[in-house]
Amino acid sequence: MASVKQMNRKEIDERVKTFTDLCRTQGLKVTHQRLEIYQALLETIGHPAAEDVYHLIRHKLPTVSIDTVYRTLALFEEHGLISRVQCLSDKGRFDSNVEPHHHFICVECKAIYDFYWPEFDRLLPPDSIGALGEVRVERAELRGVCKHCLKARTSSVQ
Amino acid sequence: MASVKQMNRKEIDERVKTFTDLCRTQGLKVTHQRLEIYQALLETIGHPAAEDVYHLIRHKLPTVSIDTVYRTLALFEEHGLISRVQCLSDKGRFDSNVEPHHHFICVECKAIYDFYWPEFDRLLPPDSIGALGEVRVERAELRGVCKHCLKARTSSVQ
DNA sequence: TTGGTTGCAAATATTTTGCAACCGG
DNA sequence: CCGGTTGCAAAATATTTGCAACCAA
Repeated sequence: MASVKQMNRKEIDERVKTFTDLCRTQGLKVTHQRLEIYQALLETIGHPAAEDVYHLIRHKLPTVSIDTVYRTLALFEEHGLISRVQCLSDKGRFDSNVEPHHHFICVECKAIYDFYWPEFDRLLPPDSIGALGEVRVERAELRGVCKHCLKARTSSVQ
Repeated sequence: MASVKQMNRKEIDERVKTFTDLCRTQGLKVTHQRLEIYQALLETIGHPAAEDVYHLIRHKLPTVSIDTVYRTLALFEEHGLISRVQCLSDKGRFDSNVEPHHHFICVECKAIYDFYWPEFDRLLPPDSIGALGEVRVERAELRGVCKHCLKARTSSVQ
């Protein structure tokens, strides 16, 4: 995975400062490990996996452990300091529908519903994509709460 | 995860027949396990995980093993008989960008690039979504080959 | 018959957790 | 000092693989 710088030193220092302030505000201790992990994310495009971050910071923190990286990334995400890309939970999910379609994902029960969206299909990718690469597949992913879970909600506590 | 029927018996039988023919055409043996696994996918909306399929078919095939389910689903996918939803590989991936944005994913190096797409953001979900649930987040996911990998290609074999 | 397929068990990969030592505020 | 944080090791979860027995064609 590409590991190119996405911002200059000044911008990075600025965001690290903001990050430090946010940690203090939220009662999170600002440790060496956390600073390095956050900086590794700032300095890398391509969305590194936990393992990637682990290797990136071992230059500066040779004794850091992989579970600290996992715990720290999860903590940052809970506090809205970073974002995580992951379909759902962790498992692969399968579908008998092999036609092009889009997905509506229920954030509560994790069900994935197929739907069609001709207006989206007619849309052209933005010009900015040209700088990134060649597009082959375009898909929309909507997230929300499915009918089933909405009903379960009103019929219980409220 | 919801496990509601998505088509009637007649439609299912029809698709199982097509599936059987496709298997024969492609030199795949039509075993009980494969038929049950395929039918389980047809009969379930919400995109079941391998484990879900395993439990669904154990009623009819009590001795089936989970690794057969994994192997069979992978085989079906390779042959274009079903589709798999999975971000990439398997790992969680992280990003310091917490603003709303979209993703361009390189199918070769698996890098995820952020981009912005105001035209998409202005689009309203299709009416058909109303029958599924309430939408909270809308995201586009484009897949293709990134500049870096395109360059690597031309500079090697060709 | 026979090569593709299955079931079992063990291995791998990813992520999580219990716990004592540690250190930031 | 003290409670949140870390590192270690072991556990938990998801998925893959080697291999002998099996069965669809």
